[in-house]
Amino acid sequence: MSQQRKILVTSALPYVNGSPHMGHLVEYLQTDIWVRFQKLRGHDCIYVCASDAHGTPIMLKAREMGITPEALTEGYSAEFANDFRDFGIEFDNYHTTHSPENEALVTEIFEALRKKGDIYTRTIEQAYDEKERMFLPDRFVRGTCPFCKTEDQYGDACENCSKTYTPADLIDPVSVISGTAPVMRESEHYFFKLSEYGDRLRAWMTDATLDKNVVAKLNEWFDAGLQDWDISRDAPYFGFRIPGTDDKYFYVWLDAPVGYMASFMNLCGRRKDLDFDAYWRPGSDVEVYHFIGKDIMYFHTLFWPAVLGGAGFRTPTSVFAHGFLTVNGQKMSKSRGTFIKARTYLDNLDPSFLRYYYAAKLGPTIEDIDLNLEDFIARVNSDLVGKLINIASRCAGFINKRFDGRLADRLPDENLFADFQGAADSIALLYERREYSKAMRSIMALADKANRYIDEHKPWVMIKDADRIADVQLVCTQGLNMFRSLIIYLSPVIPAVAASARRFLNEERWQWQDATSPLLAATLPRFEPLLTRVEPDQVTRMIEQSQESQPVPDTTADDDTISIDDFMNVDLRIARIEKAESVEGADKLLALTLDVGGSTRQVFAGIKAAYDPESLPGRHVVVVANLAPRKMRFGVSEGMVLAAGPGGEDIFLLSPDDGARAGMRVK
RNA sequence: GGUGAUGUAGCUCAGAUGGUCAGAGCGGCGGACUCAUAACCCGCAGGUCGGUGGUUCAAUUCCACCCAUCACCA
Repeated sequence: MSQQRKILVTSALPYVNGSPHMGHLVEYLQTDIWVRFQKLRGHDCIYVCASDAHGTPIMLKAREMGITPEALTEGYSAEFANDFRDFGIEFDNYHTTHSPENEALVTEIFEALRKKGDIYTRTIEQAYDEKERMFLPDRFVRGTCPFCKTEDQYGDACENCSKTYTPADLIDPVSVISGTAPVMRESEHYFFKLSEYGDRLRAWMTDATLDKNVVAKLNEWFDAGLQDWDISRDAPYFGFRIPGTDDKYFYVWLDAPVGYMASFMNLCGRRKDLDFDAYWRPGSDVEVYHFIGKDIMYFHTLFWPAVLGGAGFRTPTSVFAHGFLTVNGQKMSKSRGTFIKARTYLDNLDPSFLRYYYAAKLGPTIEDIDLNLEDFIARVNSDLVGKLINIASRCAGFINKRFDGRLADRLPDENLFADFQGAADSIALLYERREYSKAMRSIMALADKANRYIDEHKPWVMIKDADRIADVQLVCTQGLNMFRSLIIYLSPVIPAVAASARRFLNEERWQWQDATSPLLAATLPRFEPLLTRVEPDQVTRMIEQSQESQPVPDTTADDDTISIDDFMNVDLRIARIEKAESVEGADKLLALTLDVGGSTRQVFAGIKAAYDPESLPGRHVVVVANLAPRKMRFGVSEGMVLAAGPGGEDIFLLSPDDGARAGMRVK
């Protein structure tokens, strides 16, 4: 192997205003596989990431929920960290952009750019919400498209005719926050002189050996001409305040990529062998790679290298962009149940399956990949269990039972094993180039070869012939060694399965090159199944649990108990009844208007026979807050009020003790 | 609207500077086997390579236009 490389790898920072889902995982699994591969090859590879915690959407969501942005982002960050861990994504550090390291670095970069003359201010006009007293990003203004007249479109582009414009062009614009009409107001913004970085960016683009699609996109932007970049936002904003101002903040996209550096700096605080400057200053001998989605290429291939270079830092070695995830050929959809959260997957399926499936479909390009659930079941069962694990399973029995777990001291077919050894370099090259789908294909072709070998030598026939019993040990030793090489090649993709296999083979640790030298004369423990097949039911259940418009299916049929997680899926809240009125035409229903802490919603409850509407306002009840809204003849019911009793006049609403307030979670 | 990418057997995907380039895996069908997590092995697939024109002796592979899907437009 060539000499040891020093590599720093990042995945894009997840924006923590929601839970991680299957789409997120494409990127983190792609990156994790690459990092694990580099480590297996003996390289010094560090993988850092962080939560992207700033910006308007997070600020507003926190406000809506009545909590601080810090609390909001910490909650989601914990979810991301847990889900990443459970999918076997192994960061060397996971940090946040809302950190002292990041603030220090952003400030340093800003000051360096300003000193250099790359920062200036200019007054711009922007939509302003007078009621909320804040400037509105384009996405927070909606109105009628000035071109095709479609109503309720975003302030930057029309979803119907896909023309672009500014919020000022909209007919009857409305702030999505207050519902009032925004006005145009002037504000002073800070700009970064990106326009002066064209030559340096073109040079960087050549050095970085980017994917041809990325280059095409970059050229498109160069041809259009680089515009200076607006890097400030006005208060109120959740982010870092610009030094020397009272009400100006750094735009989230300025501080987000700096979060890569901040996370690494934070790691340096724990790992004294790491020197921040050796990684991030010009002349560094470290390779730095950013894995990103194709939607954020702009920020990583233009702004980011320019900002780094301008502020006196090294630029990334390269940027690797991937495509998006579709499920069953379509965009993920909550109503179809294909908007699958990472946690929902984990509740039903083994993460190794998804890791393998994504690897089997991923290449180095920005093409989208499809998670086809039928294909998923067939693929992982056939490849992983039927072909790969099966090799070990069919050989291990003989070795365990007939040879006391003892492998032979030689291979009967060195030539065949040479095929497996010889594949090491080509498979490694495929991993290096992120050609995972091709790597998986060549590994599975070898697995077919191994199964064919066992089929041809028929150990189950030989075992009945006293003269040929020794040959059975040889054939199975050959088989298990072929399995061993393959599982080493696959270990970046399915590390958990590989670890079990390694324990079965009684070895301490593996490096890539171990795949090329056979394991002989070793004693093995009893073989245990390394992976069990996916049952279609598991996938069905996962979809059902992801389907928002459907009630959660009754799983008590096969199991009387539920897990704490199942229970926590039910969002029970204290609600205060604001209003209760009879529903015309319905003899059992009352229409309740509930305050669930900051927001109100309408719920229909079948309690008319037991309660007088006049007596209800003011009292507190318990409501299922995350029940999918249900359209009824009289309107939409957005939840369910809990009550006990058989019905009719015998219905008893649940009430909390004094002190409970609307919006409190019940658990 | 502009720009880029994608569109190949039921499904997921390979493929070539234009001429054995019409392929693999899965599914399906037939057979064999019984060591193995009903796994594995052998055989069978006739899909106008999104559509329409054009260039050429020859195009799925080049060009133009059109349609569909995805992304970006700071």
